[in-house]
Amino acid sequence: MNNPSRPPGARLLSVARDRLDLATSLRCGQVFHWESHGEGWIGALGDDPVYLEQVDDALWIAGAPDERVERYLALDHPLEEIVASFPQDDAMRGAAQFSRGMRIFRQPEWECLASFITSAMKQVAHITQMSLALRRSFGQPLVLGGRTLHAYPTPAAMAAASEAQLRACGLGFRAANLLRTARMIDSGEVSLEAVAAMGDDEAREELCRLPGVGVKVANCALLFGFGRLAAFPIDVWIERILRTLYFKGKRRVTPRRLREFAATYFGAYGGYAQQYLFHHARQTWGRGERGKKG
DNA sequence: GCCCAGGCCATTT
DNA sequence: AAATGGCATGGG
Repeated sequence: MNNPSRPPGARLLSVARDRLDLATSLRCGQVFHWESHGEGWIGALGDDPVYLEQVDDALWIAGAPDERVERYLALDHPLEEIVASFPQDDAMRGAAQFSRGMRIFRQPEWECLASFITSAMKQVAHITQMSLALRRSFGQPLVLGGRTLHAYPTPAAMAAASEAQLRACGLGFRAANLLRTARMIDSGEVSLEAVAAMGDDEAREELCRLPGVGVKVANCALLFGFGRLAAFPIDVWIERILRTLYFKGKRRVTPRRLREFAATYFGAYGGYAQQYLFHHARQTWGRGERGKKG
């Protein structure tokens, strides 16, 4: 039957369900601007607007070219091998089964970094609100099937704004940090191209030079934007998970101890393991954003 | 009103 | 190195 929300001329790409769970991947807290649209989703791959809808073992695509979609969704990540590499404990097995098909996307580096600068002390829904507000205020308009969406503002566009304008997007105290970071990127004081060429540790250090970027935000940018699949962001959820599931009853578990454990225990695809644990906990430990099923 | 939210930063132990 | 408090905004 026809789906009225699906733009005319949509193409079909064959992707097995267990190779990709689109909805879970979009809602797991790695990316913050996709909007539910009928049976599918609308978003931007950089400056390329796209409609995506998963039906059984197929993906409907309208807008951006297939190759760009495949790259953004990281369909080349060896998911089976990645999941098989996870440590074999009950918590990890449960998380892996709960979010089967969840992928870590290849987001544009700047968009990813900037979004996580705004993420401090905010719920995922709020981060999305701020992203959409920033896009509408400073981003390039993109048209798809008669509907307008917006690219994420470039560093130059954001650097030209005022702190008050950013605060008007709901950023609060994050506005000053984001503005200063945008100006450092725009001026070339810090180069994301250079960061992309560095090893993980050096890249993390370089990102931490930016205002509003600490180890956690840097790791998110490395994992979700720079494709560093070993990067292991430790936020309040992951810290709770590690303490509860892996350090039960232990005392004086220092941040240093947690970092060392995370780096050695979860392996080369630690970032993937982290995201599976994160999403599983958020969906099953209450709070968060239960009940909103589009 | 009260609580907390994918932290960062400066300051103090 | 580890703890502490301030920082804006919005939703439950």
